[in-house]
Amino acid sequence: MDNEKMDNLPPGIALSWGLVEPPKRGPKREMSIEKIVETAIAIADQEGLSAVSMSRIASTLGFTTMSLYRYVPSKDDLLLLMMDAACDIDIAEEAEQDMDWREKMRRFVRANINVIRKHPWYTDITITGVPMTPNNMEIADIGLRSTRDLPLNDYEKLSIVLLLSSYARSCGIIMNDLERTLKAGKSPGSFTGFDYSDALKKLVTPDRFPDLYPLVMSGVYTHEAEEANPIGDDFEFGLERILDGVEYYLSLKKGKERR
Amino acid sequence: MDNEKMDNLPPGIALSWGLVEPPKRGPKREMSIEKIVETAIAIADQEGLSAVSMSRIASTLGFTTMSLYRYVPSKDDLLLLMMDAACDIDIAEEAEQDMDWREKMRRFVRANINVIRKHPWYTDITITGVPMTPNNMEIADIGLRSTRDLPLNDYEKLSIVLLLSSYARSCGIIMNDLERTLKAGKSPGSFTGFDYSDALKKLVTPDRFPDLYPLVMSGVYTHEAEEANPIGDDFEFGLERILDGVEYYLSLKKGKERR
DNA sequence: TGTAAACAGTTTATTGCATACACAGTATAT
DNA sequence: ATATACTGTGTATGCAATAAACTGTTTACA
Repeated sequence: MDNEKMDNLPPGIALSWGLVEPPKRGPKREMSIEKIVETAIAIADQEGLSAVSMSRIASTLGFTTMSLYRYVPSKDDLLLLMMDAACDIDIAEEAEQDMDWREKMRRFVRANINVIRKHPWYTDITITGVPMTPNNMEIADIGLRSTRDLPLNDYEKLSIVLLLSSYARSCGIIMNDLERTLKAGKSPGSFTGFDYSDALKKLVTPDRFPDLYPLVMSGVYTHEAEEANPIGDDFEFGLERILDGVEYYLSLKKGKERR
Repeated sequence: MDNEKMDNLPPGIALSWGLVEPPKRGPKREMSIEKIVETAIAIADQEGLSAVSMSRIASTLGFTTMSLYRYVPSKDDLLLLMMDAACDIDIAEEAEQDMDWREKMRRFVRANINVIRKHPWYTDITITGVPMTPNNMEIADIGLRSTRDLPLNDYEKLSIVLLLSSYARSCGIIMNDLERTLKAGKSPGSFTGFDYSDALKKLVTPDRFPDLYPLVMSGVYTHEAEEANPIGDDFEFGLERILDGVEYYLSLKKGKERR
């Protein structure tokens, strides 16, 4: 392989592609990057990203903090590896034979949300660039697959995948925030504001908030009516609007072609 | 005012609405919450959220770290106040008289993005619930205003505002990440992946990444062609798709009404 | 007017974090 | 055989949030 081209990859990216060769000399390694990442993910899944510290990972594995730095150059690189490992979804392509593109896109968004929901810490990590780790790029590949048969150019396809990913991310963030609230022993109403709706109804005045006022008063804003699924429905609705938007765009293109 | 209802508001929320009365007895205060928030925002604007520490704020103001805790119960509450202060946009309602709803929504999304771009740290703060601070709710009000004349119920309106806000947030996050990369002295290509496109072209194989492969090879994935505005165009495109989706939904509703 | 309570800002201490660096021991290439 | 490159460890640095005890100040009320 042409190593000159690979060498200037950022350390975390190179690591994620398995391009960093394990040392030949010296004592045998007692740990592995995989185990470290796995442990870090387990901690993050259970106690959140803030519980993931180098010392916590190390002591869980039965080693000292500094030993981890023999495997991973920095904590940021470790976080990148965690993200990539969390992205390891696979959506069987075969099952998509009979699906229309809308259903494929729904599946893609759902899979994205699943990653985020399964690993609530996922969106706590700041993105530092376009996805360049393998599993992350596989997700992009799956997203693009949903546009395969559509009469769109590459820019349009990428934009749509970006749109769907962004949407999934937003959904996931809010869903996780809600779950976090619940896990902290608080009521769902402390998240939706329902618990404070009496106060809000006093604070939100029609003169300052003319358009919000009716929604606060009717309880729609704080989701008073939907105890069971306070936010899920909003997202189904939003996704369908996005898909409608894509459909509309396709129909416009078709119209232009015919002329 | 009915203080019993207000008392159980979370401390940060109560603070943001100005419901926490300044103490009557004791020495006069030398600082103010406003000054503290202002200082924190100034630091965050210039050096990022990670530069904002209680000691940094305090020393900038010429006080000791702990003095801040006389004003703000915790750093988290301070972050909430920072967010709310950053939300202080105002979009003149008068100018909207002749606008169609699409333009109003574009304006709303742009204003949201502006907040995020003006204060890049904004999206680094984890949301812990539905917006309940005054300026934040004013943004919701402005968003809803764009739907005022549309034949939609409250749930639909709220969902659409949520969709637009989510989209703006996603755009803002990516724009900020790019800017952060540039400010760190790195090339735009290190963000878009263009700097590593040679490596990516070796790593992204057509068998593993059938749909992504052509985009990587053509350079669309790493935005090779667009040096000046590598991500802005994607977002204009995505927004128009969302608006198309809303328009499509409105036309469906109209169709149903006529029957 | 005097005094106790409620406050202001400070000092000190605790705990936890990432990570730089020097170390002793170990496997390997030559 | 021996230099080299590595292993995991121990120690130290500097920064973070914030708890607790402190001194001095203002106000409410007797």
